[in-house]
Amino acid sequence: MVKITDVARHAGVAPSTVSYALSGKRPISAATRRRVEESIRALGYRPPLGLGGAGRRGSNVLALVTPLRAGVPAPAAMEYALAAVTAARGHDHDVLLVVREEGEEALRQVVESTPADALIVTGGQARDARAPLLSLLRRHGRPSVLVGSPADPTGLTCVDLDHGAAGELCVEHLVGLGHRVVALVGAPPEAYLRGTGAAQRMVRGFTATADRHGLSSAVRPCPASPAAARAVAERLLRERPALTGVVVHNEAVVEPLIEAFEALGLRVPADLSLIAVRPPGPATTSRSPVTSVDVPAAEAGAGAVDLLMRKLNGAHVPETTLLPPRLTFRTTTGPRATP
Amino acid sequence: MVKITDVARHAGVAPSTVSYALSGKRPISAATRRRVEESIRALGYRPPLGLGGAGRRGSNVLALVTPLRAGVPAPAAMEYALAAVTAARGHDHDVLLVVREEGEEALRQVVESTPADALIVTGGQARDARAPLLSLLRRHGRPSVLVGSPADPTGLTCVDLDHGAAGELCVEHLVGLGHRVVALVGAPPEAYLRGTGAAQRMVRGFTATADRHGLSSAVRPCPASPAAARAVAERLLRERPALTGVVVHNEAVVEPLIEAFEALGLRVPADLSLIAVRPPGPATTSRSPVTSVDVPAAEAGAGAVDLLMRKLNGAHVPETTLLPPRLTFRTTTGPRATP
DNA sequence: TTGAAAGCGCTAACAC
DNA sequence: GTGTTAGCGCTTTCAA
Repeated sequence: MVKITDVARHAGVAPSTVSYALSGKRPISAATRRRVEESIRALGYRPPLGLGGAGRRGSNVLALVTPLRAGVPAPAAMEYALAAVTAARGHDHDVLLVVREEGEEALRQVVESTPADALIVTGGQARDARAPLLSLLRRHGRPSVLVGSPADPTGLTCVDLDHGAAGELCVEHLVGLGHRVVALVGAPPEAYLRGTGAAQRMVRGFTATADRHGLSSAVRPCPASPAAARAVAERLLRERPALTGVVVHNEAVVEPLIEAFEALGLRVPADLSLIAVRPPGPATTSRSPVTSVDVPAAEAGAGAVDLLMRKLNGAHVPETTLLPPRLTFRTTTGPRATP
Repeated sequence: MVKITDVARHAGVAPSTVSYALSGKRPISAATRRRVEESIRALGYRPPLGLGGAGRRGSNVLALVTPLRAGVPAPAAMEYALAAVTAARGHDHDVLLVVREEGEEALRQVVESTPADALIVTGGQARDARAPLLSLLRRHGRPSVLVGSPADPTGLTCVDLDHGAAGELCVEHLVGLGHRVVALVGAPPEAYLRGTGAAQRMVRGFTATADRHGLSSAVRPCPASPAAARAVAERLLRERPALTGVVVHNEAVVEPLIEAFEALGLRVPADLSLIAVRPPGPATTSRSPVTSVDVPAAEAGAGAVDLLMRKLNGAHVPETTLLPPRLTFRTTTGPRATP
């Protein structure tokens, strides 16, 4: 394996000069730089990929950290990874997939000792488990980007779907189809206890747009279980018999909710239109073709890498980057049946 | 950041002792081990994740190397990655996604300088570009596993779908549906010029099984273009007007072939049954529900990691591991129409 | 603008 | 079974 000293000898300069030529951490005369570059090419030297090593250095590796619940990596994480890898390639970086159980200790280790230049952290589902990680990221020196919307983004850099705009988009879609009575089945109640965040922005976008169009609207938090979905569906229909449009902002209950409504005698989309807002993943392309606004994995992954690169270059980046929603019209929404 | 010398001091032992306690590369007395472990806990020392570093050490990182054509990571690679990450987690390893353009130089660098403990190499599509890489792997010290079937697996460790069994399975499926005249539309002609390999094994399995059942069978290589697909379809029908069962062993022409047959007036599956044998990926779960035998990504990824771990532990592993095929019955096969 | 030399944190020979 | 010590390849002082 050809090393930096080989290059130095070949170019007739000191090893440190090669090092600096490589890192750009101090000015090098054009002539020397050229000679060094030539030797590098001649010998085929390649800066050791992804090491941490002795003299802490750029490793050209981005860590994609995914906390997870059960031990099984979420497909959504892979969508981000795909996008991140593609984007990272363009900046001559590789991606280290770091998958860890949720919980402070395991993640602390990663954040502190990974050799990566920078970190992308995708959303841990359990909000409580995520809090310590966030404070870690805030404190820590290494550039990082969070995919998702924490309750308090201060001091962090975040990329996420613009949930407010998503709420608006969903309502506009329903309005366009003639619906006049709509409901939002939202995140579990806990999500609303915190400050700002995806859940709240969604509610605001949804409600404001419904009001603007003079719709009758309702918002119902919903725990992530089929039983809860059934309960919500029943109550909703009892209280709003004229309901024909539903937005589901809770990945776990999309299917259960559809089943619940159908069990209650409504056909989807003939009697009831339904839109899901959810993370990317195979579900997105799966058999059940639900009209949906998906968190745009490609944009999120690419955006995260982009922000990271800018941070690595010392640039200032916005605290929160919101990605515009896109609605994919599939088979669960349709025009309101004329009574 | 707390380092190994801190632990050593705190435990009252030499740094090397801590190192050895960590790596298990030499016996440590129970007492010392306990003290070291206590100090580690007390100080919160964490072995630097995934470094390559000075004194070449276990990095707890597996590199998943994916050569690619266009610069866009193949979804199939992500399927492998998902499986590999899951499996690697079980062995306390992370996965470094290394995506490079095909071609000797770029890959050589990776193989030689990546800090990973071991390598998983997924199939480069261009067989010519892959050859130099293979010889590199053979020579190189680091344990590696190739996902796919090279022409000559000598000296390598490979995991792949058992294409012979897949051919057999496809024919059995068609026979079960009553088909008597079948064809295999195979890989591009170049693939057959080499020695053994996926293409050949498929042909053998297909032909042998067809013969055993007394079917009329034909094998047609097919370049990877829609035009070629149309040409093959036409010729096939001209030469075998009674053809009702087709196995496609060429990812690129599955859809074109279906279209070609339909353009020739055959309905799928009413008049013609078609099975695809292909790599995993979104295509697998996509809108077009083609009956297929897919390379099992999960098994391949997990199997590769498993083999790697055994190699890392000094165990001897078989040169080639063939994964049993599984056929997913979807909408492109059906019973032969009774004339 | 560059070299020489002193580490970086860790591992692996080599002692005892 | 353990401590000593010499590196590993690279970065970063410090001097020039």
